[in-house]
Amino acid sequence: MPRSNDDVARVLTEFADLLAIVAEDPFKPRAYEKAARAIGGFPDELLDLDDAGIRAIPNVGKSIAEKVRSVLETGTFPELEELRAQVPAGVRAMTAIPGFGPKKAMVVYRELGIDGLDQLVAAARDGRLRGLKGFSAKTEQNVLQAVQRASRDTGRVTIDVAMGVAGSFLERLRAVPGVRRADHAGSLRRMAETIGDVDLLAASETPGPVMDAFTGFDDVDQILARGETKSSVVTRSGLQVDLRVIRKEAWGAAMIYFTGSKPHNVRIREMAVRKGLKLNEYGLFHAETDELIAAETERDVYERLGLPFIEPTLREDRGEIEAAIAGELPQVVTLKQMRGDLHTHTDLTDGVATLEQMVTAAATKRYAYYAVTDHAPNLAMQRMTDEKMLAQRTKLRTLQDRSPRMTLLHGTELNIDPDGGVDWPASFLEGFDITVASIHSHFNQSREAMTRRMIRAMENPNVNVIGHPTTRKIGRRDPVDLDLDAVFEAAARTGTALEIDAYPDRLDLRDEHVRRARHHGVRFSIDTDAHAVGHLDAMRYGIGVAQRGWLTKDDVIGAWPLTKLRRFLRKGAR
DNA sequence: GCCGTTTTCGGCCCGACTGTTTTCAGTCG
Repeated sequence: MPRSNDDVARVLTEFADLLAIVAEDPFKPRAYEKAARAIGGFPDELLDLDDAGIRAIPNVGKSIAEKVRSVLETGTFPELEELRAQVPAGVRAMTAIPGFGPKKAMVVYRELGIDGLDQLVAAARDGRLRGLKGFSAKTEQNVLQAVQRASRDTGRVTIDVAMGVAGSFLERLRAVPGVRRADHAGSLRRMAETIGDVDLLAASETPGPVMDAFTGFDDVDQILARGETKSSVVTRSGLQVDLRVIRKEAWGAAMIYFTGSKPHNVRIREMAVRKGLKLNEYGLFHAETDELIAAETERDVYERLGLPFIEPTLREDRGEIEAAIAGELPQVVTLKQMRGDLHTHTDLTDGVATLEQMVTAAATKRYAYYAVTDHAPNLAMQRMTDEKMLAQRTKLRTLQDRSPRMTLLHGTELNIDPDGGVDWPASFLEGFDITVASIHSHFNQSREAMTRRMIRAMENPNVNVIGHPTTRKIGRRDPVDLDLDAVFEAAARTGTALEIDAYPDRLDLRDEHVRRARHHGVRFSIDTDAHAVGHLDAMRYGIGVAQRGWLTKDDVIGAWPLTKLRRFLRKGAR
């Protein structure tokens, strides 16, 4: 269900890539890249904009606006077709190999007629690349290794896996003599939903021994680069880990640099240049005198650039710079502000911990309230019955008497059937404190049927939260086809919260959808969907998604006081 | 190709690492 923005961004990116391959002028492809990113991240649907509206998108000028219009109407534009005829798709595909950029791709194509990965691998194997200018036997070896590595692993991992690897490396790095400080940065710190490589930063006056230790850890399989201040390795599990070592005095500037995102860094460096300053990983300097202005903390650097501190989760160049300048950055919701988890399971259905164990574990989170929401009977394999559900409720009320500090809510996770109906009649549903309704079957309905199904479920006065709204599983199952804007509008209208399922392979809704839904006035429920005690810790990943979607605590029902939450759960009824 | 407190031309983020064309281009983040 891509928006036209995404289609246009993809086409412009392809054009930028092709330009970079044939390019004389390196700035032209960059202009198209920037425009593509601005369009992809633009909140409004392109098809709804007139020509002036398209021109108003940052980095879109007259020429690109005309091409955008052409893409919207025909799917392409003449200049793109010309380049496609000139540069085979396989040549662009070769630039996906690490270390193999547009220039090298063009050389092998022009000199040897190679226009695809398979041919490139064959040529490298036969030793036919080494005669070319800038190519050697070493280059051939790198190509073969890179292609082999790309085929062996899927490339990206879920955030919990990356967080685990980062934690294990950091623990060992902090134990290396001379390391004053070490932490993770990069997309992991920005809480991106999947992670391609783990970026680590360490502060030390003696980088040599730190690099020796890092490249020598026993789970390091391959050393991609080994420098005085920067090294890259691949772990045995196939994940790339980069380490940068800097002096403690430059911690803040280095943290900004290494956290990214790259587009965010480019923007603030441009701001620095306009102020007669220079920003790099060592600090903020006067451009002419090289006098140091700020470096020690991120806050110092941002302040001296005339900006408030910007949360890592917002640093994507999706409007946060403009908002910061205007003093309109959101106070994003934090883990500490969460008062409860509203979607969890026990061993009454498919959880692996008992009701008592889950409640006891939740209490250590210092939540004000906690909902147990086991599966409803229509998910037949869970063998739920009215009697079992009512017995659980009785047991929960007993547990409540023993733990007065945390209010226990009795709920259920309903199944949205193909027509939008749910388990149980209204009379039974009214007995629950909260209900989450989710799609667990019939994933392949048409967009129209799926959208109608979802909206009908939200119009049910006894449905409070839509669980994992798109049902995607990262790397395993695509999202269902929905008219999301229609769903968001209906959620806001009916007073139904949309879930941010914090479980790391779901993260559903995802960040950009959250941000769009917020424009419609939707409320959100950040839940762990925990099926075991340890899963309750996944709340942090849901918070990451919420922050990346620019949510404040007012947007998140689980951050509200209990009385306000209860009012919301009545869905407008008295 | 875009943009403007250097505003219609002349810039465009910045530095580390690799390989190799021993002074720098290509690539990456």
